[in-house]
Amino acid sequence: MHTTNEPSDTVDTTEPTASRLLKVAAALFREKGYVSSTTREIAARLGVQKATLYYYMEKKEDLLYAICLDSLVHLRREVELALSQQSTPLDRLRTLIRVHICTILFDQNLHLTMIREMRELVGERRREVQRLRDEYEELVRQSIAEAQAAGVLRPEPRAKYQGLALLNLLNWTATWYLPHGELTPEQISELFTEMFLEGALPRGGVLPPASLEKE
Amino acid sequence: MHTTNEPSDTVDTTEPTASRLLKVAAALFREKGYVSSTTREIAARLGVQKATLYYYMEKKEDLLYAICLDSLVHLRREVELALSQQSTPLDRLRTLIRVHICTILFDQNLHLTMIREMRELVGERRREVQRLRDEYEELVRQSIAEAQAAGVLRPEPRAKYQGLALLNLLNWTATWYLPHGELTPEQISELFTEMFLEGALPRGGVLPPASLEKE
DNA sequence: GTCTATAAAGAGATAGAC
DNA sequence: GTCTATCTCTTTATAGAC
Repeated sequence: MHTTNEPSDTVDTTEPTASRLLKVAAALFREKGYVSSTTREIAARLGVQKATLYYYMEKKEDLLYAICLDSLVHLRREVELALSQQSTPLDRLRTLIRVHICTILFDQNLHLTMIREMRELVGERRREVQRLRDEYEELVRQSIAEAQAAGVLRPEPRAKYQGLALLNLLNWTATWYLPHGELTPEQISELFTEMFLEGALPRGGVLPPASLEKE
Repeated sequence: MHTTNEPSDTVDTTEPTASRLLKVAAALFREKGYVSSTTREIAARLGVQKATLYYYMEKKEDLLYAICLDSLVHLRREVELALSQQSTPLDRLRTLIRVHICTILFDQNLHLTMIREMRELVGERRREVQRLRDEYEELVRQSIAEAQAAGVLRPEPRAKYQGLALLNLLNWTATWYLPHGELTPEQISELFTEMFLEGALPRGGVLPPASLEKE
């Protein structure tokens, strides 16, 4: 599922400037936000002078645009590849949740920056990134709709609305995940798959007598 | 549940500057982000000169701080008041979801600004706002834990982890809700209550024959 | 309470040498 | 590819009159 790249929180300082630039920018944008991150600080982390950046980009916004594209293209590619290897609608949905979570958490700086900062893009770039995101969300809704059509998910709420719930579950995770916290991305995937599919009520749906409830 | 204030997307221009300031700031911060919003533009929307703002505040960050406090204090007050009027753990959990969603969507500018921009606060203010948020999230986990203890929610995943799922569901909603869209806050509450409690699998948990699945 | 005017700092971006 | 030096613009915030 992943390439051989190292995790997103480390940067090999022997790499050439070009290939380090986006990772350094994504890390900084994630820490301080796009607008508060200065070209001075990006240059400092790269160990070059400010002016050197402009050999690799025309303007600061180029970095954000490249990060957003990278994030969405990569996410879509990973998920579609994984889905193509699953045959049943329910396995496809489980796979979508797992690969989505693992992908955004593996490259957390990239995906969190895309989600939080894409609105700082202007004009056509903003629209293009928004369209890529809309298309990905449509893929999520389709996966739900297929499972409903196969009868393995409840027909109500409709796919569009179950999709809202699932996307809430998936998107917010990037904001609180800590790489060395108590849950691994795999465990978070299992947690959300279980909660999304089965809900929080006891299995069987039969409630115990009210007298057992706390006062 | 709500005060008699008007919805968050309108501002009465006959109100005095002091009481309009936070609403105008929250609306602008929500549209453009805190850092990209200038004191010039806040002043312009209020119909005063830039320097006049400094009669009401010491610095721009005061506005963000006040917005974050307002958001979290108000949310907690609304939810705790509503919870105190419910007697069973399951009703309390349903009420928490409904009142949380309706409160953050009624004052969407305030709550979305808090969620997105609180990290721009520095030092003690940042820590205080983070603490208020942590305390509120603890209230959510406690509500889940009580329902588990009463046997009306599954004991696994533990309250802490079911809480992650529920908070994901609740928090992300403020980022996509449109005041005049196809779902009202009440309908969104019902949707998420149903999805959180019952999940997406068919009721009864019996899957149909695999032959019915789409090819 | 609100204004005009301005200070002081920091931002993104460019010119041109090496 | 990277540097030094600088330009130009915008920002937050303040001084002091009315």
